Amino acid sequence: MDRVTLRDVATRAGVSVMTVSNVVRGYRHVSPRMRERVQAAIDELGYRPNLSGRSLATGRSSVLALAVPDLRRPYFAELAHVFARVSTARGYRLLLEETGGTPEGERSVLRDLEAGIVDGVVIQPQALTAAELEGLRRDTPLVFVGEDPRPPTADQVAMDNVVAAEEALAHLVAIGRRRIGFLGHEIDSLSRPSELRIEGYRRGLERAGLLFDEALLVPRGQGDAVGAEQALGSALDAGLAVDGLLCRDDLAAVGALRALQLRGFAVPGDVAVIGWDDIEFAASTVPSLTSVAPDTRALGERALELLLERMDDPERPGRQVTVGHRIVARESAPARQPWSVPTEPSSSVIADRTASGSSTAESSARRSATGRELRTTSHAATFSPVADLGASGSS
Amino acid sequence: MDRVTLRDVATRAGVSVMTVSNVVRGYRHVSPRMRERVQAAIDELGYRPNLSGRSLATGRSSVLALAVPDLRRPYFAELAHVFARVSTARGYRLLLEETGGTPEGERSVLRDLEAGIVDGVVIQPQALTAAELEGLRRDTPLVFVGEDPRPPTADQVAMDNVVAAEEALAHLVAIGRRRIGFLGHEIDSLSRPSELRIEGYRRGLERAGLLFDEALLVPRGQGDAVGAEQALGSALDAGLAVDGLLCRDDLAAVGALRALQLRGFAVPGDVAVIGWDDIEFAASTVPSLTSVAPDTRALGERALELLLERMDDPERPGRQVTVGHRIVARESAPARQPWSVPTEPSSSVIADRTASGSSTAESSARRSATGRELRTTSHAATFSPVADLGASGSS
DNA sequence: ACTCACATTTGTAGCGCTATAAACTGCGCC
DNA sequence: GGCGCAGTTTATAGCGCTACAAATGTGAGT
Repeated sequence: MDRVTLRDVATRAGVSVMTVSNVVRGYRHVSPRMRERVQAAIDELGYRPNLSGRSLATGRSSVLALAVPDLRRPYFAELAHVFARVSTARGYRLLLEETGGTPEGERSVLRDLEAGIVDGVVIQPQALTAAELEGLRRDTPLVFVGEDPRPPTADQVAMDNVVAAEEALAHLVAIGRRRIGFLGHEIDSLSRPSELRIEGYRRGLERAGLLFDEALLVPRGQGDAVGAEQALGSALDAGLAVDGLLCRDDLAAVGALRALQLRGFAVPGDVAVIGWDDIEFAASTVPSLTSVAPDTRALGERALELLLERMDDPERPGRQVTVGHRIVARESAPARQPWSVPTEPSSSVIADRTASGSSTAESSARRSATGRELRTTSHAATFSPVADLGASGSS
Repeated sequence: MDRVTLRDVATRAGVSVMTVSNVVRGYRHVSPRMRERVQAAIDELGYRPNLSGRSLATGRSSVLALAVPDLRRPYFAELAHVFARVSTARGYRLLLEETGGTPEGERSVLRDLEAGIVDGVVIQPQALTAAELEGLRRDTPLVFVGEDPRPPTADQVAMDNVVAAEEALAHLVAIGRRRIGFLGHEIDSLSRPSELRIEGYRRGLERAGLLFDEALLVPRGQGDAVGAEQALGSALDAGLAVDGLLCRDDLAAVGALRALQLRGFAVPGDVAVIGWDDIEFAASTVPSLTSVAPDTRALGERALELLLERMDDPERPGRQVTVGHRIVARESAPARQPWSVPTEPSSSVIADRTASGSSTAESSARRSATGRELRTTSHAATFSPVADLGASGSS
């Protein structure tokens, strides 16, 4: 049983291939009778259009590519999820490419994806400079996501890292923290996100009248939770004293929680901790993690929009889009401190206790827990919450 | 600047298109001089072969598809990562498809991916029955991963859930647990993984001379950590008493840790907890999580091998491959109990303290922590550890 | 009846590539 | 010189689909 082709259907239905093609593509000017007849033949033969043929004829493939450093990082998995959803909704399939965050990986993606198999590419670069990216760019429409520098003529979507870090710092200050560290940046070459977040951290300190102290910057080795745990652990053992910690990402924050708790520091009692990315786990650590939440859904949606628009008009000038964020206050740095006299909240911060459904469990707990989730609004771009898109179960 | 085509290169080099094609594909019988000349033209023009054209001519696309329920679940992200790596290593690109774990999602994937755009599909079904899957199957080579039932004529790769659950239970028994619960299965329709894991749980109880008690099965609502936390929380508040807990997956285990700790139960002191999947976070929770670790790398590799073999010979009989697993013992259920007189370990369990690099940090801790990671070997299929494949940084 | 406007249907010519086999090279050998 | 042979190069015919334009049908208006 060979593949069923347009011609087979046409023969079966006794019409021309073009008519079948018209039916398949939903061309308007096909009479109902004809449409019905052709559809019957399609169903009988189980015809499926061959996308390679279509692609060759139209010059479009309806496939987009997303290139991220590593799918195993929850943030990228979330991004891929969102992008897959929005792409599918617009009739595109998704080719996934991992760059490994290396120059070769990013180069190979940009080089190979020009092969006419994808209509456009969304990439989160991490290793290549803007100049290199520009050199590799050809005529496949391209959108950059994330904060790393990109060619000025290209489109980019990112959140405002500086402002968000500044807000996170204000949050810590508002709950009385004065010795606030930054955990998780890179030792040798500062990544762009770290750079921007540290910049916001500095501005936040400044605005609060606190002094910047290089000793409170704790780099990590490996870019994972274990690396952060070890780095912070060593620093604490060496005498680091902080009462607040802004972490480069939630992975670092999770490592920080461990390092702190293993040493008997209470979180947030002794040290308040804020992470970044608001990964799903942030709600389930002990204590749950206050985190800077980028509007990942908006990020994915805007990236797709920019990409489609660029596919439409490759010559349009490059645009830079900023998506919203918010600070999701949970137990590791609650908006108010339940264990002490409430401090005056910062004027720009609005505490808003959300119903979480866990109140029953908590109310009868042997020891009381703090609220599951408190949100503070952000003054950045509008935030559209990531709706739960279904799916259950695991392996 | 239009796309450069084979013809352009041929004209430029003054040869036929076939010769250019031969050079591009690395055909043997091309003289060195000719190869050089053509290559020069290719480089000058920046020619990239159009994969749609190639695909149409050859009937193959060098694209494989992976369909999983939801990329946001760490297990699937890991699987996608592994599969992307091995596919790339074999010269294939990866199309990613999320089914949402719904019948429609799985149906649409199976239906659409027959469109000649992919050479083969690896799918982890979750909602469809074997009969439905068989009905949807056409001639695109297909490999199933995971435990869910699949058509008997198809290939499948999975770990041995029953044996692994039995081992996990033996582990809990070996450290003195007698009232062991199972957390996280589905309420209405039991998923196949849950079913098998509960079966292993029962066998483990039996083998240990313990009675199965329906009351110790705690289903969860939402298939995430929060759902598990709420479910276990309610059960505990209603009087559930356990000293050990086998969780359906690590997400459930993470939720369990929170539910237990918020109620003042010590883990593992009062309740030992074992998760499933050994996601990256398992090493960084407090306490770190003992978990059943499937050999995901082997899973991905074997799935690809089966797929390639089936692409080679679509008529070969369906095969069922079992990949290895191990129980990674961490703090939530250590191989020995550091807080009490060591119990006699089960004969099949070999404790093996691994160097983790965190000993320095821990040795100077204000309060001592238990070892980071203890591994118990499994008697199941050979385990090939998941090598770290690089990549660093986050958002 | 005839025309015109419009809707519907159909031939034809590629899209860029490769499979196939035919057409060339040389070159050694009878 | 002619022949066979292995190594190269090339002409041609599609792969399955769609763009385009041309051809056909249909009904209203005159």
